[in-house]
This record gives sequence, structure tokens and C-alpha cells, in this order.
Amino acid sequence: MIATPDRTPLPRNFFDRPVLEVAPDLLGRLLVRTTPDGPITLRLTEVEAYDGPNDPGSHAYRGRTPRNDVMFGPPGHVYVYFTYGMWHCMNLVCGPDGQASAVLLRAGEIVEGAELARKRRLSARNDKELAKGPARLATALGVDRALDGTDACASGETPLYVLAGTPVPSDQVRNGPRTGVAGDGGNGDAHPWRYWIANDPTVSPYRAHVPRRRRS
DNA sequence: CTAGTGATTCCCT
DNA sequence: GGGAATCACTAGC
Repeated sequence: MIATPDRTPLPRNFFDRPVLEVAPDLLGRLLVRTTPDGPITLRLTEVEAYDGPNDPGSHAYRGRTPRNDVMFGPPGHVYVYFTYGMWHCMNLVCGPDGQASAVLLRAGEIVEGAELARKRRLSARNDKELAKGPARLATALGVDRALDGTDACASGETPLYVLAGTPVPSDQVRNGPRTGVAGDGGNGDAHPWRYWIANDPTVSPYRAHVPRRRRS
């Protein structure tokens, strides 16, 4: 018997914890994007942790800038960045005000509003691909820098918020190295930054980081 | 399935 | 100036 997902918002103190504690706890939670045409709801299936000042792979590693400013603010807010000239990716800020850690939302399953997500993701061959990858996830939900700094703990009062949903039992959580991150030191290092739901078809495939060659 | 590469623009050095 | 927390597409196995 499947429990009905909990539609109460996650409280701010949920995010005011160490990022490696928050990240696996976000799996199975519901992200709601309200749009003029109706809500799009996504169940989180894959996330990745960035540990602020201690983490060479984090955007916050080299200090506060206009781009990463929201990461240094209070927990429970959305940090959106623009990358590769074309894409946006979204994070949820964790830890106390000033700490600058965050969880990148890498993939999810669209559980409501799939017809709206499909219009934004015309290249998706099936619904499993709608949010399979961090930029795809942001595209499917219509998230860009205009939503940078949104409070995700204020249900109904913001265009983007997180509900308790159904947390995933720890025996269904898998973890491993981050994907595609420069300065992550290759392999043997540190923490299991990336977390996903075992055998979930919406989880993005692993890709090792490849340094780009210069254009001729 | 895997591996390689072009697209395209912002931001920090 | 040049790298970037990616994607879509192609070729080849």
C-alpha cells in the first residue's frame, strides 16, 4: 500500500542542516512550479550536494559574487545559475545563513502537469526524459534566473516551493561521485556527493568530466 | 549502447 | 580571454 504524498511544505529548518544530510532526504519530495496554465509537480529522484567554502567544485568556493549571492543567504531559497550559454540549473540552499552550501536538483519524475512540461521539452522522446538531467529539469519547469532567490518554503505564495511528499527509505537510496564537475579531484576523494533512487528510470546517466579542448 | 563535438553567452580572472 | 554543476546530435560498434 502506497502512502499518499504529504502536501504540506517542508519547513525552513529542514534545509538548515548539513548539506550531506539534506541531500538524500530530498529524494521523493515534491517540487511544485505554479504557472498561469496550472501547476507542474516533480518528484525528486536525483540530487547532488555542493558544500560551499570547503568544496572546490562549488560555485561558492571562490567567494561571494553577484552570480552566487543567493547561495550565501538563508536556507530554503532557490539558487538558479545559467551555464554553457544556453541552460539553467536549480539548487536549494542549505545550512545556516552565510554557509553557501546547496543541493543541485539533477533529475525527477513529472507527476502532475506533464502536458505543460512537454511543451517546454519538445526534444524529449518520452516522459521519462522530461526532467532527466539538471538543465532538462529546469527547462521542463520553466525555471530561469528570474526565479533566483525564490523562497521555496512558502507554499502557494511563490512560483516554486517544496512539499514533504514521500521520503525514500534509506535502503532505496544510492550514492556516488559527482558528474561532470571540474575540480572534483577525479575519484577517490571525499564524500558521496550524488544521491539517487535505486533503479529509477528518470535518473540521468553518469558522465565523467571531460575538459574541453580549445576551439581552433 | 558508448564516445566525440558544436552550440552559445555569461561571468570571473 | 576562456572556462562552464549541459544537451542534442552523430558515428560507429
